[in-house]
Amino acid sequence: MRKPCCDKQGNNKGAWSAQEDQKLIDYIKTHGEGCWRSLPVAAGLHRCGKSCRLRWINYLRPDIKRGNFGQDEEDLIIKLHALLGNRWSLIAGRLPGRTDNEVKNYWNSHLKKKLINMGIDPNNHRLNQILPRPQAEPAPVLATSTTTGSKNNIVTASEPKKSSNDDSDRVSDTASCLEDDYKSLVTPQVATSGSSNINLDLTIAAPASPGHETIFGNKQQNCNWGKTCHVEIEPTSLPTLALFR
DNA sequence: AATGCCTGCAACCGCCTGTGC
DNA sequence: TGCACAGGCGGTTGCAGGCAT
Repeated sequence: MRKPCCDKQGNNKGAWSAQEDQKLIDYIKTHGEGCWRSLPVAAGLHRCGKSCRLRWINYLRPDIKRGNFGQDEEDLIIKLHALLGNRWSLIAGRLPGRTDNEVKNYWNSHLKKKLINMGIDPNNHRLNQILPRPQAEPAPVLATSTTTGSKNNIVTASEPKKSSNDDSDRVSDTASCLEDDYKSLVTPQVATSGSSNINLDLTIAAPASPGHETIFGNKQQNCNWGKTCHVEIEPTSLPTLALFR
C-alpha cells in the first residue's frame, strides 16, 4: 500500500487564501524553492508540499504571464502538441511565462474545440475524414459525457479509451509524419511564430547524440524524454497535418 | 428574478522518475 | 542492487461565475 504523499490530517485543501499565498511567497523569497515537503511546516502553512509547489509554480511565480494566449502562442501549442502529444510541461517550456497547467487547460477548453470546429481531430491533428452519419452509428462525435455530465470531455469515434500505461498515446502518431514541421520548429527562421519571445529551441526534445535516432520511424525508438516510445506509421496512408500545410 | 446548465480554471490525485543511501 | 523519499507530470475533479431559459 502506497503511503500518501503527505499527512492529510489537519491540512487545508481547496482554494488558497491571500494569507497563505503571502506566507508562501515570503518563504520562497527568503529561502528559495525546494524541499517542498518540509516547506509547509517551515512556512507555517497547513498544506502539503505538493500543494505548495503547485500553487507557486502555477500561480505565484513572479515570471508567470497571465492573460489570454496570443495567436502565435496558440499556433505554437498546436504544433508542439502535434509533435509531442500531451507533454504539457515540454510544451509549456517553449512558452515563456506559461505553465503546463495553463497550457493544458487552454488546450482542453479552447484549442481542442477550435480544431474540432475546423474538422481536425485534436488527437492526431489529421483532418476528420469520417463524418458522423445521422443514424447509422451511436453518436460518433461530440458525445458529451461522463459522470459529471458537464465537462468538456469530447469523445470521438476515433478516440479509443487510452491506457495510461500505453506510452504510444503520449506521442501523437502524427509525430511520425512531422519531420518537416519539426524542422520548421527547430529552425527559428522558418517558424511561423512572429514572437521573438518564444523559444523554439527543441534541443531538449531532440538531442543530437550519436545513439539518437530520429523519432520519425516505424518501430520502437529511444525517445529523448527518457522513455521508450512506439511510433507507428501507417504504411498505406501517411497522414497529413492540415494545419501545417 | 430565479433556476439550471455550461465553461474555464485552480487544485487535487496518483503514478512515474531521479537520487541518495 | 534494492529501497525510500522527494519532486515532477499528466489526468481528473470540483467550484465559481457567466449565460440561457
